[in-house]
Amino acid sequence: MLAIGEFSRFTHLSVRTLRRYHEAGLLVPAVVDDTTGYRSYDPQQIATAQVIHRLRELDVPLTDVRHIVQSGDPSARAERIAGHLAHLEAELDRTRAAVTSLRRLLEPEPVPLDVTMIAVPEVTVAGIEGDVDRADVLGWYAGAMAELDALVTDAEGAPGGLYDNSLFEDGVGHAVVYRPTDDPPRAGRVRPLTLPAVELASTVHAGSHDDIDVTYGELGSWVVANTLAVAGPVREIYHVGPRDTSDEAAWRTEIGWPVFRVTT
Amino acid sequence: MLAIGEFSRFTHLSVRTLRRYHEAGLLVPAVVDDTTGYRSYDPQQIATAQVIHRLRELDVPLTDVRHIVQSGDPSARAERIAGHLAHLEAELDRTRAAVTSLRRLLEPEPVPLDVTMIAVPEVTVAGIEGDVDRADVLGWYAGAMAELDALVTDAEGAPGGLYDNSLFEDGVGHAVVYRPTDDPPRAGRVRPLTLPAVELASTVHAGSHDDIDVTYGELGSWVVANTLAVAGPVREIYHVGPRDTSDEAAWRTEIGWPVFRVTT
DNA sequence: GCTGGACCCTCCCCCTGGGGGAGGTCGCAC
DNA sequence: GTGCGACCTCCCCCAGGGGGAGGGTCCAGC
Repeated sequence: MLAIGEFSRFTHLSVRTLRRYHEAGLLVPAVVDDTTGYRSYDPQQIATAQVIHRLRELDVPLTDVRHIVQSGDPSARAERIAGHLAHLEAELDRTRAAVTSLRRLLEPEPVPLDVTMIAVPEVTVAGIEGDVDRADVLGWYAGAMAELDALVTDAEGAPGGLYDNSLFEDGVGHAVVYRPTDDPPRAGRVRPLTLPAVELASTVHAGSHDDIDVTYGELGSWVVANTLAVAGPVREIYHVGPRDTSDEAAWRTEIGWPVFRVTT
Repeated sequence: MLAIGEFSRFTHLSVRTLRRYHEAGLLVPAVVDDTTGYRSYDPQQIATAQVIHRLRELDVPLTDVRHIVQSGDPSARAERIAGHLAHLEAELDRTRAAVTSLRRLLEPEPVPLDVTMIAVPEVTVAGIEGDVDRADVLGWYAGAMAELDALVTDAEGAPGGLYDNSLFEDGVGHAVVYRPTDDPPRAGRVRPLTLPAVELASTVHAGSHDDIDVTYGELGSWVVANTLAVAGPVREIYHVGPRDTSDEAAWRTEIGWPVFRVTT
């Protein structure tokens, strides 16, 4: 049996942290003295403590760590861990995107934005809609687009998407992904959808989506500078995307923000 | 001028967060109405807000973000950002190490540890000592070893280090790096040091240091299982290390924990 | 003019995963 | 017995937000 201090030495976890893990039910000492409250650990628990330490270094939340170390079944445990590693992978992508984006933001000579106003008529398309979380939007988009591609064989023109503003503000909101077609099917999640006529402030973002937020910001500046205001979900049209080429530099994404003139 | 809600739409920062950034002096609205307290933002501030957003995605602390966006000099700003990118790089290394280590911890059949007891006599060496932070220990080690290499030309045997237990417990502690030699110089930070005679529980860790903590844990288990207790700073001897080969798999690090028998 | 709803304000408490420190008890060697 | 280190609980602190209460402001429609 090991006192908490010794256990701390072997696991490289601070005494405080060990007490916290006990409290959280994460790593319960083998013996707790009823009268003194002294904690004693079994040397076998060192391995568990180290697993916990590693998972925490990977920023796995304590509750998830508890689930992992308490799941006796090794295969279930492996699955949970794989999930977190996937999450880590996504995090890495985010980091990469942030760096790309930051680099463009700090460019000494920003490329001037080419914005045009387009009046888009009402149109009926084959689409999938749903309420998604900002974190899941990429996965949701991929799944929805795959389903669309399978069911819409006579698509005319590039696919697109509509994203509610609340998706960006609150982190959750309504989203639509669609393909234009004369004869929208009604199968699976796919439905015929009517997109209303709007006036769009439209620009084209070139390259990977890592720094698309920068283009959004510039478009926003343009909209304000031209005494316009935003009125509805933003529209994206994927003229050239991952479905067309893996060369990210060749991607072309049209961003259209529905606007109306303010009379101030 | 934009109300906070509109500004939020363009920057993808929540209204709450914008207010917090105002409070923190990070992103002060262009105009604040005296009577109503309403915040108004200049469209030009969208770019700044986006830089902040990106930096936060890279987990740059708010105070550092403030320094970056407030430093007018672009080169000073670039330097600060470069520092944070280096930090990010280090973070990535930590993540990689944690994954490696986790994989070994979850191996179904752990490799049995080969531990031997060694009585080490007192020895005088050329060493550098200092109090270091756990986060800085790698950098400190590299610098100290470079200085040692420059000043100790007649070293006999592999270099080593001594690390205080408090380094692991409290995150800060005493550390020593040394090279054995008959004639220790006294120059720069290098001093002759006398390492006391100890009884070591010793094992050899093979491969990169990413998962060296696992070996530490196993050694700890062995020590306890053999009714021993730890008495002093741990010793490492770098038989084969980065100075010898860049093939991490070939590295050999001896870990020796000073122990004494407990009579329980 | 008045009213409703959207938008904005401040203030307070909550979360996670820790650290610092006070004040008291336990165990053991001298 | 006395000292000292290790241990205990309890409370406050940090960053960087979110949730929600309670109340003021703006503007369009009637």
